[in-house]
Amino acid sequence: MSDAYYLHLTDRLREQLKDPDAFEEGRLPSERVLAERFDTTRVTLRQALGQLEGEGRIHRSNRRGWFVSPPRLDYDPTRDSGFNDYVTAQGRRPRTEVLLTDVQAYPPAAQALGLAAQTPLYHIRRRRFVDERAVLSESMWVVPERAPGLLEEGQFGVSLWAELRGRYGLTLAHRELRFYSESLGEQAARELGVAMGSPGLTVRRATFDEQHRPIGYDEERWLHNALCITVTLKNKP
Amino acid sequence: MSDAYYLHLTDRLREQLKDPDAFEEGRLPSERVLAERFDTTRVTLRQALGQLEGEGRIHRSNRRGWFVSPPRLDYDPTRDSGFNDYVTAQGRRPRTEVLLTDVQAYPPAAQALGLAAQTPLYHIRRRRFVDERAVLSESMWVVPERAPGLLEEGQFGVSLWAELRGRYGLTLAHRELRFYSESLGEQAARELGVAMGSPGLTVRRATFDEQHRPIGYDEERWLHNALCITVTLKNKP
DNA sequence: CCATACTCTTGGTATATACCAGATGGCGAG
DNA sequence: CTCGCCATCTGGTATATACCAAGAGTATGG
Repeated sequence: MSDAYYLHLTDRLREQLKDPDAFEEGRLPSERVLAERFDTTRVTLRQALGQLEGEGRIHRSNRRGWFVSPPRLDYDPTRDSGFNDYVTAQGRRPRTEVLLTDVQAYPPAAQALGLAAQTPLYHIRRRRFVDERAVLSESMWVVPERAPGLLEEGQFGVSLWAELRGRYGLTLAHRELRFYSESLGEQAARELGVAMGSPGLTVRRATFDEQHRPIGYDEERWLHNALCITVTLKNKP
Repeated sequence: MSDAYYLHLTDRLREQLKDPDAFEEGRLPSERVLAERFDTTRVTLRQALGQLEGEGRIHRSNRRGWFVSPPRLDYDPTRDSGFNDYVTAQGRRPRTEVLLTDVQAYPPAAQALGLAAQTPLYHIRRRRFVDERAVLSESMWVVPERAPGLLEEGQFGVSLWAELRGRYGLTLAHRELRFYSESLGEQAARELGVAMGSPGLTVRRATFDEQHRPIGYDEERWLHNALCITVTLKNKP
């Protein structure tokens, strides 16, 4: 069982990966070079690389090459401290791009919020980076009545939640979170610069105020090995 | 980008998967048969199957074949309702096997609980099934002082948490959860009857009582497409 | 009747090879 | 100097083929 040749390759590569200086700029040699070095085929070598990718040790950027993966980001989706805050707190460098803002109906969001399927919602799509690596593609839908004129401001680089709290005085009292492992679809893969079908992690979150009125809903697609979800709880019966 | 042939295969297979009666007993034809039917190679066909696996639509049982995957199980790791309870509540059939019980030191557990690395702990390893499909392999470590004689009983098929609460009067007041996506290692893969490297989801949980004394720690390895983690929160500042 | 051995089927691993498509960086024209 | 083209890198997709190893069921021997 453990005698497959590609597992020997993963072992040897894993060994090399422990040495932080083994690869310049965290970049692995090309598949062709590695295959020759290990005296095997690209097909087999890719099997080994795929294994290490699954273990979260390396990742690839579409048609650019393989890279050693940095430590996972700790992320607590139950807090609404902004992305920038917790990335910075972990000594990493955050960056956010707004890809799109518009008004649209999105039935899954409406359903999660208990609204009619065709309710128009403010929609903001963003891409987030950690140390200049794109790790997260997210879409957020906000109920217009809760934050009128939200899209006019155009300052979403910082925390949207802070915006909702500060400018609109909203209290994010109630949250429903779901997360599951799913490979990245075409859009998310493109936005994150990875191959379609790469392993991903999806977080969906519906938020309500203290009167249980819906505030917003968002879907996050993460590179699977970029994060570790952390939740700390007290006194939950 | 979307013109790869294997993506056509996934589309056609996805189509067929929507029909619940397309495959007898939820089992797909063999790779060789499918490859011939779609006039392609097993290699390419496997690429398509791998894509659908990543999407959570199908899964494989080691050297037995491919099967269409049932809906994900909803799982709230913040509650300690037993596995049997919530599986049953969702109209599925649970089963649990105890693989091993012993006393051992496990440094990661000790660290998560704030104990010395070599502290001996009660250790219980179990395998859990939903509708006779093995979906979860878990190890649980319990601080002996909290539950003296726990291992002597040997009735772990039901809820271990209920046991801790009922027989030992423990209150599970404080929890630290971490989960992340990671392919299955050799042991978990073997226990779940899947190929090593199959996509998985890991849940780690450390539990404390109301005086913040450590109670136990567990590691769960799930088949990645068997579950959807759900958390509902109120009034978290 | 049961246990064991065998056989057939399944996915798992591997070689060898070819071409495609996006990313990159250098070169040359303006 | 700048812009745009192009050669050359990268991984991504695909064909054809072979053999291995474990699961499952069947035949066979006690």
